[in-house]
Amino acid sequence: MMNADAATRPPGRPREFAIEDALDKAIVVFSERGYHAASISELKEAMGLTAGSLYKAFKDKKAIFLAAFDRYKQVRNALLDQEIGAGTNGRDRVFRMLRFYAEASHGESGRQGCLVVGTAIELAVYDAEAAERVGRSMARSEALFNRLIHEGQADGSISKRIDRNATARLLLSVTQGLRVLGKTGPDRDQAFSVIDAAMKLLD
Amino acid sequence: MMNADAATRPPGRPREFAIEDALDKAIVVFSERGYHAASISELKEAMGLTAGSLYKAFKDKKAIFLAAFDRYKQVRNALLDQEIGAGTNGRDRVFRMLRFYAEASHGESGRQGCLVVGTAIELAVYDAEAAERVGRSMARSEALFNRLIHEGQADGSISKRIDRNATARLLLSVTQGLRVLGKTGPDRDQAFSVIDAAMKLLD
DNA sequence: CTTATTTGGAAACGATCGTTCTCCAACTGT
DNA sequence: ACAGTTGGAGAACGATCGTTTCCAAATAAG
Repeated sequence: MMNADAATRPPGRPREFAIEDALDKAIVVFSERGYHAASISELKEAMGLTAGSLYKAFKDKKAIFLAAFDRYKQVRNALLDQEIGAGTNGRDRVFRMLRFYAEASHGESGRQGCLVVGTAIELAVYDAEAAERVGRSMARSEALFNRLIHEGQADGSISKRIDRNATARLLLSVTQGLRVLGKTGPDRDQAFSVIDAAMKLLD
Repeated sequence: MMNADAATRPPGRPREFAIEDALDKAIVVFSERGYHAASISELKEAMGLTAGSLYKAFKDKKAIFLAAFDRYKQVRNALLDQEIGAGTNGRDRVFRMLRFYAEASHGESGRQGCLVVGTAIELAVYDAEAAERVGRSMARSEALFNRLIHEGQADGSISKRIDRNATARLLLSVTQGLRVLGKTGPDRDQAFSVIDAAMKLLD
């Protein structure tokens, strides 16, 4: 007889760990160490898995990395969208997006680093799949800035005279640059003074 | 009798290659591939040396990297200082500095990448010597922006109302961010539209 | 029950890593 | 000419890399 559960369990021994929990640990290792310096041994230990289990869940090291990247993007995008959703107008939403990056770029999370930036630097030039993911991530962020500026210009909170496309790209540069600086150390106040100054671009 | 040359040659067989030429090749490999992905085999081939010669000139792989980093900084700093020196006032010198980074961040040199950014992302968190070099490089650039803004405020080309410290850090973020974006591809026009928009920060 | 299928765990694989060693050639000062 | 010193070339080193294999355990289906 068929399994009555809503989701029928597949045959064979069930997996003893949640893939997403394991990927969350992998994200930390890949972010801090980078792709090449993160060895399978480190990943095994951080994810609490043995080599056998790892290679049954993922084809190879790159597959682990890409899955971690995709989960990172999914989680971060959800948090960012939620933060932006609380904004009251276009200018406020731009500020919240900048603040979101400034928050991530200092202290512990700043030192841990951004998987997108790390992938762009370390992998994108030689790996097409990585490059495509980085490109899509950057394009999404730029388009988001662009849309928020547009909304601000419509609701009167952002000057209609500014070049929307150039400013969106500029704000994207600022956020990616903050992620680089965050690796070696500006403190919270410095990161926030940067985005305060950047808000001038909307006048 | 003593050697009559101005610079007395040291004893032993003379080196058949110029260290600086070899480092220039190493810079390309380390910039494109990153520290960990750049193998000694690749470095050997690019630098035109055998393992023996490499390890007689440098203590280990990290020493090669740090020497390449130092030469990279020396060359880039000289070019940047020359470019800035041609500026007519503070605002023009800031623009030239931004243009210098925009120029490096697109096309072939953009794909090759910046050794400072790469080192910040890949090495700085775990290696104190690398972190110190990155920190000093960032501090120099920030101080330079700061000084140029100050000069502009003195000669009337930059508004006295702007926050010099915050704006200098912001411009530094923009340049480092451009280097990240340059890995995956904005073209020349896009890179320059970013710095044109950034000049608004000086009004 | 048996059979098929999948996972967990650990040992083991070949390949490549960074590094060292060895031998000889090229140069110095005496 | 000779001893001393360093560089060039390439073989070889142990360590670690990413990956595979093997076997016991766990589950579904017949």
